[in-house]
Amino acid sequence: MKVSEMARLAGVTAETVRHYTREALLHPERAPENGYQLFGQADLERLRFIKRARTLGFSVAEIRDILAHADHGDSPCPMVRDLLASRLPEIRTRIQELEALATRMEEALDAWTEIPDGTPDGHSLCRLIESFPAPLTNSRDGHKETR
Amino acid sequence: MKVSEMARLAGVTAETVRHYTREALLHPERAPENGYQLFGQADLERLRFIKRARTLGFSVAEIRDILAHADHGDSPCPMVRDLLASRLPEIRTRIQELEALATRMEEALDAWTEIPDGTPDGHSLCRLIESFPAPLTNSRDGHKETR
DNA sequence: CTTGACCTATGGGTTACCCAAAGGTTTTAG
DNA sequence: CTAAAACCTTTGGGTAACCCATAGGTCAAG
Repeated sequence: MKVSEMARLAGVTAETVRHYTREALLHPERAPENGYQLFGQADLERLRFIKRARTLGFSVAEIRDILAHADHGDSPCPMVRDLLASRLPEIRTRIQELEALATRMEEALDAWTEIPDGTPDGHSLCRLIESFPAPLTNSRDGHKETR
Repeated sequence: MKVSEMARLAGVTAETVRHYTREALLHPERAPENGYQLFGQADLERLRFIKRARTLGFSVAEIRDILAHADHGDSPCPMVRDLLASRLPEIRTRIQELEALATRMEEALDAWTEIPDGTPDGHSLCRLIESFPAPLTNSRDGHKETR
């Protein structure tokens, strides 16, 4: 099958399939005639695996490593477990941050009824943002969240 | 004050201050002698405002618009309220997704005790990922989440 | 045989910064 | 006073995971 069919069957875009191929997660054959990428059933399952792994929070680079191990005959399971275990607290932290964010936003919207709209006192930009506590320490995290 | 002092007082990096200046969120004076950027107290408050707004989930572009309105004498409050109201459900959705993700990861780690580690049956890449339900529909969102 | 639907590769855009390099300035210590 | 440390400048490239536009080749159908 060709790129678009792969994409359709796995529920991703054709561009994503090409992207994964460029990133060496997929290794399609090439039709010698026209240079088209040709995928088999195994590739489709591989793509579905990739999609599940992405949903689980793995980066493309990590999945490439996992697949490389598996292709090499090694069990990637210990690696996967370690990655899972190290990601989990980060995700929990991220959830906490987002919940705090949502709460702050809701408080802001609720408080709006008490503050009239057209109160541009020239210097005060927007009370509703200004009244939020400034985060005193800036939590730099040195790690990127996916998606 | 110069860049580094601004950054220190607001709790961001000097690079971030330069970034905001490049993005026209800050408009420092220039010392004609050496070309250094000079910020005043108002700039510091502006930077703190930016930081709070970022924490609230606004993008740099949005904050630029908000500040432009305010600089123009308009009240940015209605704009801020609308942005807040439209972001909120997205954030709630994102929280749901992350919680589902965390739950799946915990299930995976729990289930591990029942699946022996070294079971590379050649074709099955990693049971723990493969056994996860494939997301049937791919929810393309057309909107980027910050951070 | 000409659409229209598909394929290819290349290169640029997105977001919010971070980092390195090369070179000028200012402060500080000896 | 001077040399080194510490800061400043701009430029340009990198990050993650794609998306999109362009230009041009290919293929199935009417």
